[in-house]
Amino acid sequence: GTHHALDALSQEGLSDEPVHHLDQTDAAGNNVVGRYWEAGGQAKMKKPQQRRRKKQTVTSAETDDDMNEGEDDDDVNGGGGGGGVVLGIERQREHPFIVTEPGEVARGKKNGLDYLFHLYEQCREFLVQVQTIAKDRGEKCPTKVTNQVFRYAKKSGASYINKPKMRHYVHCYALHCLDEEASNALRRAFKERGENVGSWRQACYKPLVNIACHHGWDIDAVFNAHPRLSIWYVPTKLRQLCHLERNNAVAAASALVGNGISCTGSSASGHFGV
Amino acid sequence: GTHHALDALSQEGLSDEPVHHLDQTDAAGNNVVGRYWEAGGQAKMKKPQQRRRKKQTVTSAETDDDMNEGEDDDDVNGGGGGGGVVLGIERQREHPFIVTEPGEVARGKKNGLDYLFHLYEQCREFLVQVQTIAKDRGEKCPTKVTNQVFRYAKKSGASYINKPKMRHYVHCYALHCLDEEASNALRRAFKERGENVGSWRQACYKPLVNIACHHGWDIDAVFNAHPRLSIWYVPTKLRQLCHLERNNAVAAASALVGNGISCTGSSASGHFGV
DNA sequence: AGAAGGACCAGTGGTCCGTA
DNA sequence: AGAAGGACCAGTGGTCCGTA
Repeated sequence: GTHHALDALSQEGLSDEPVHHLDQTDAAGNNVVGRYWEAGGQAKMKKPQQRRRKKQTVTSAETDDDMNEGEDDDDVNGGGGGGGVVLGIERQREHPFIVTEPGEVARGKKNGLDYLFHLYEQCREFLVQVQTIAKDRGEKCPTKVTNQVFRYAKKSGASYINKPKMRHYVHCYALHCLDEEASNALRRAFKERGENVGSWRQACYKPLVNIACHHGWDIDAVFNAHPRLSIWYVPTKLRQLCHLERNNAVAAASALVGNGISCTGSSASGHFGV
Repeated sequence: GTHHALDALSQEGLSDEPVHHLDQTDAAGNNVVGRYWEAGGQAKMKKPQQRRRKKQTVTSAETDDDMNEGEDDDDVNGGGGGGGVVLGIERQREHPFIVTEPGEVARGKKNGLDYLFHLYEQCREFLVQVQTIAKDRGEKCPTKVTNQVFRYAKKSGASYINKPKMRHYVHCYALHCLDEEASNALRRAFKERGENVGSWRQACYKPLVNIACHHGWDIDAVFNAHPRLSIWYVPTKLRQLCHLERNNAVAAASALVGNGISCTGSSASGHFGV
């Protein structure tokens, strides 16, 4: 059987065929060939992180269709029953994100925000593949990035994609899609101030609430109107913030009869613990 | 507290305010006022079926908002601790459906197909109510008849609506929506032949597969294009049948190069055990 | 036998919290 | 401390099968 792609380096990226290609692995399953995240088009050898794994996912009798078969992931490498190099070693976590400007490459053991947004594009490509397969088989066709898509991404070797991470930053990606200028400005401002990723992430909510205000507070409609964003579930907290702000706007409008509603979004942004 | 509507008679129907009104109940919780299913506009007193219940759902402290509170259904009638009339009696099942012509009232302990289709309209109204509440609260808004909608229907007193039943006949309702003439003709033919509901139900698949053929075999698109049908999930078996027929059509087309594909739907309708 | 529906089950959306 | 993600959980879609 052919060797299955275990996963791809987190630095892999913008080059041609950005997803679903199989990386070459050595006998121990280590990723020895990778495409590195590059901002300006020049490949730099950066952090080919030693990856440790709990389990080997190299299996025999691998089919070219990995949507419906059972779990092979518990198989141990057929070659060596208990090699210390293979067993008992965990897969390393992805490097944490840092706030980077558009086009900026993260230095050290970090990942930048262009890379974060690229993960969303990769998920979209995995969804398209799942949709193609589903249509071909006459099965239910997902319209969103579902558990099935995350599972497919993992089986395709993109082990660096996972649901909690993608859900965590959806609204940041939403701002990037809906108002790239505003998103870029926010990134530059927060980088300049030396803010961490968490506070940048929090700051992404407010401009989105303003956008929702300009669309009658219908954040679902805002998401659905954008082709790359419509495949993502609206995050609960963003939905709640829009609802709170709408209520504030309604209250303000009824207190000040005849006043236009402004969409300036200055009132209750901090009430919800964003 | 006000008494909660326990459920409505299955014969209740086409009159004004067809759903979500509270029926009056006597001390034992029996439905004593009902609206009866009427075909021609004249109310006939028909089968005010004695209903037996396992549990009383009459509760005190009932709110006017029954979407998120806990289950009150296990409460026993506060009045009498163990009245034999109330305890230990099951709710009677709905009368089975029989094949009726359009406009025909079912006789005896039976329900007709107009009534069946009316249940789908009621579900749509319950969905609309759930959507209104969700939007008002800024929560996720269902686009389909989900478990939440069935739960809401039950809490609103429509205990005769349940998921297995509605899912079972969805494709029959689909034919009624998409080609009422064909649906009516099928009903008349199967009634004339004295067929039971099960065989009528089976026969509803084929004309739907033909409709899908005329729309590029995209049964999801067919459902979604119809406003009353789009809120229902495409049944698995209908989806599978369309897929099989499409494959047959493709095979026939490649065997007979240059031949137009006909959508006559005569080939494999019996292969799948419909 | 034909049919209604309670109740179960595998896989979902959502995110917490033990981990590094 | 800030952050990544395995793993859990309540409620879902789907329908079987014990019931009448």
